[in-house]
Amino acid sequence: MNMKNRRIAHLDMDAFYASVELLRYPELRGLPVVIGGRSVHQPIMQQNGTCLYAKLREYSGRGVVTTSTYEARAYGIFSAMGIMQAAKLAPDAILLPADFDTYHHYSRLFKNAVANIAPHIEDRGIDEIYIDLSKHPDETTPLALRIKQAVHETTGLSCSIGVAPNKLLAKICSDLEKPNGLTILTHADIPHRIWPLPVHKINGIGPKTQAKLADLGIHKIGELANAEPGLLQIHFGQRYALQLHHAALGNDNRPVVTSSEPKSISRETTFERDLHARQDREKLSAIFTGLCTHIAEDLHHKGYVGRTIGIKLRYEDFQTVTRDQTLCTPTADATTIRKAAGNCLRRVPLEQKLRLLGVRASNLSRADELMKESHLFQEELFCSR
DNA sequence: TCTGGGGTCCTAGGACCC
DNA sequence: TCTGGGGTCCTAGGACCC
Repeated sequence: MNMKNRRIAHLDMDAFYASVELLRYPELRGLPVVIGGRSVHQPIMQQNGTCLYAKLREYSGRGVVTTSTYEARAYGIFSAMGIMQAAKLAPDAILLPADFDTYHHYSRLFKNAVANIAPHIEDRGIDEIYIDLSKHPDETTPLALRIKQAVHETTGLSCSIGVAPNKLLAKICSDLEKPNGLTILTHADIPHRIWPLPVHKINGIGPKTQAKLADLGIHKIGELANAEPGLLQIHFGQRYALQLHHAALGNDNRPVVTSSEPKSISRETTFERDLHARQDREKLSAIFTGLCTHIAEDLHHKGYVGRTIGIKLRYEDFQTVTRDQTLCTPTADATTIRKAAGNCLRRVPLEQKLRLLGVRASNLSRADELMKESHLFQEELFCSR
């Protein structure tokens, strides 16, 4: 495939979780609504048939905003913001708890709808996909409109699509005319449509890189495109500097990857209040064992075994540490995971209170394929554990 | 009253082997 | 006997994404 002639679409559902909730509670349409929080704040059905919704001002605790409607975003409320902070901006905004089972259901619906039209799809999480349209016989604009329509008919939800010669540009341009947008971009459009944008619009440039670039006087993608390659190399290393420069020029030859295997499976929890390894020993121990049991269930359910077991701790000052241990034999067994995770826990300082505890299995292999591999027998002979 | 949960990828140092 | 080079695996941390 000639890289120059690719047609890559990025499809992003508009305010996905919030929009799914509006299907369920249509009377909330047009209001600032926030999805998130940890405690239960389900709407309560009243005698007269109307719903009583929780408001941001009534919330207390450690939750963050998962998504918000565009009306809530107008107040400056965005994903990952603390709910308490959001409550200051819009105390009367409606707060709904996240319902991931339902979101996953709608995720499957919209992906199936797209696949019926254009099956070359890369999954990028619950609410977005890349689609390689290069070999599709239809013209780009009618094709993209057909996809949008199919998504809407199947789910009742709107999405935004960007079509460009590569994934990087497609991702940027799906965001340009949100919500319910369709943006088609060619290389010729890069100077006037891409270069004026701030550098963080490039997927992979986060807050840290953005700040470092700002220190160098680089704020816009066009400035990054014109930056002295030597200057970038000094501050970002050879590899990353080159990547940044290529991205700013709109070059990207990554393929659309239609299938992949998971690399790790993890569970973690932030406590309602900070806990201490000694004073709250029993409580912590129960949570720890629960996490290990969850991991074992997840592994069984998905058909994987993990050879590396790790833990993650977050102290009250938000410092985060990890420890891991690689076993001789991969496992999906709760007791084995608990034992390995316990070993990891012993290698970490526990003077400070904890706010988060997590367990991870990585180094995964498929449980069924593992059965066939006899050489693991031999390894066991040489391993002490 | 800051800061969730589930992931991926990259870097870098040390152990160990040939 | 003062010092190589390549390769793999393991571990820890950090940036980033949805």
